[in-house]
Amino acid sequence: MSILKEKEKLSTRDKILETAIELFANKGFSGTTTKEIADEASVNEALIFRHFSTKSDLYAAIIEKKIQEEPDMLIPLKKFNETGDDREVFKSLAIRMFENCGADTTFLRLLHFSALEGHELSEMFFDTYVDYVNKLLFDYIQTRIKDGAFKDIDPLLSAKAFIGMVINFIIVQELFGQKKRKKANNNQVVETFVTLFLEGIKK
Amino acid sequence: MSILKEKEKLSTRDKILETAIELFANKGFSGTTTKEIADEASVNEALIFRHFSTKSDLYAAIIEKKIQEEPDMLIPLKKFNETGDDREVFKSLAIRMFENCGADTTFLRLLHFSALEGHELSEMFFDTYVDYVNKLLFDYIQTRIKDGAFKDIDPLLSAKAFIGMVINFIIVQELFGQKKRKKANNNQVVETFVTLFLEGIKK
DNA sequence: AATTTGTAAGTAAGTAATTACTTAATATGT
DNA sequence: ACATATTAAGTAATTACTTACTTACAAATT
Repeated sequence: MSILKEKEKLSTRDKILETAIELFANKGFSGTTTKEIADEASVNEALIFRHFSTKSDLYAAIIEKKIQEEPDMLIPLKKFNETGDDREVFKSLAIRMFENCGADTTFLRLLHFSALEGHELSEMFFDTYVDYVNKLLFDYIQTRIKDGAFKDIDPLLSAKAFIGMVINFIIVQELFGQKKRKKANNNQVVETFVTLFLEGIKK
Repeated sequence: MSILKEKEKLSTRDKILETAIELFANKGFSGTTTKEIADEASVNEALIFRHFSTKSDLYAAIIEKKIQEEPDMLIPLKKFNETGDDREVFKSLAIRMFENCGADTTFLRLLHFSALEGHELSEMFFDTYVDYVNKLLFDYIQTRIKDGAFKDIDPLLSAKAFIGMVINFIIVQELFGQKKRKKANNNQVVETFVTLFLEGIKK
């Protein structure tokens, strides 16, 4: 039942943080109580308030942690400008999205809760991450248009179109996904989406 | 400040329902208190429990109401099988999605909260609505493949690809959308998405 | 070496406010 | 006169957060 197997090795502060991340991701900010966090982390409730002066402060610390963790998701994307194989570029982007969001729903749920509950995680995520990926794809598409390889289409909108069809598939599967529904073969999904998109944008 | 201008004309039960919909959509189930609903609806809190025996029952009533309201979105889609103009079919579908989700975020927020908080609205919505739209598009695409007009591509995946790029655009704009961000010209978005998709799927 | 001091970790028991929900009495309309 | 609508005032449980106290352990002072 315990969320964290290695909990004993962590500092009290980290035990609280890790447990709070799980609980906030599962039940949202107002759906999670500090007593719940304390019990699940096997820590006295008062210790939460020794480390984080309010429940909101704890949430803010989580946001900071998550925002700092995410940028390394970006590093592998930088090879965009190096390779010339369009199919490989879009495939690797889609696969990475499946790997990062599909493997662990925690961040996806945290992000959606924060958007709905009006915390700042989603805003910061869009500012530091989504915009950056959009820009990367935008630049790539724009370059390929100038190369004469792609049609003269709006580069930002087409970037959003590709990301949208992949991300929405993942969200439906992971966030709204009923267990009953048969899970699709992700490789085939990626192949189909990339083919569809490239056939649409290539000259 | 009052959410409902015509509140006075409604029955007590409807006042409670309408106000609860707004509040649950804005703050989620556990983020909304029954006292808050009562105050906002200008109704004594005890009346909530005369009409709905628990807070969860009130939520269930909302779900039922919302599920019953939505299907009229589907009617205009039925002309799918009648028209032969591919561009018009996908354009009208996209425009309808923009109109229904973009105009009023309430349902979109309610749906996302229900998915995250584990209520049954999102499940019912997928069962009665999303699956149906998917099926409609699936049938249309399959027919057009048999016509020899579309490539021999997975009809369900391509249906989800089109819906995904439109829906994700709307969700980013409406749910995660910061006010600061410039709102796109929806007509141009639809045109670009439809062109991209059709160029990709047409033989 | 022995003792004091300082600091962080930990806890049990509490706080006032708020929660979903109830009760019992009163007002209202037919 | 009778049922229904509405209310004020409650309930016990839970909420985020505090208080006052104890333990642990290492550095500083004697």
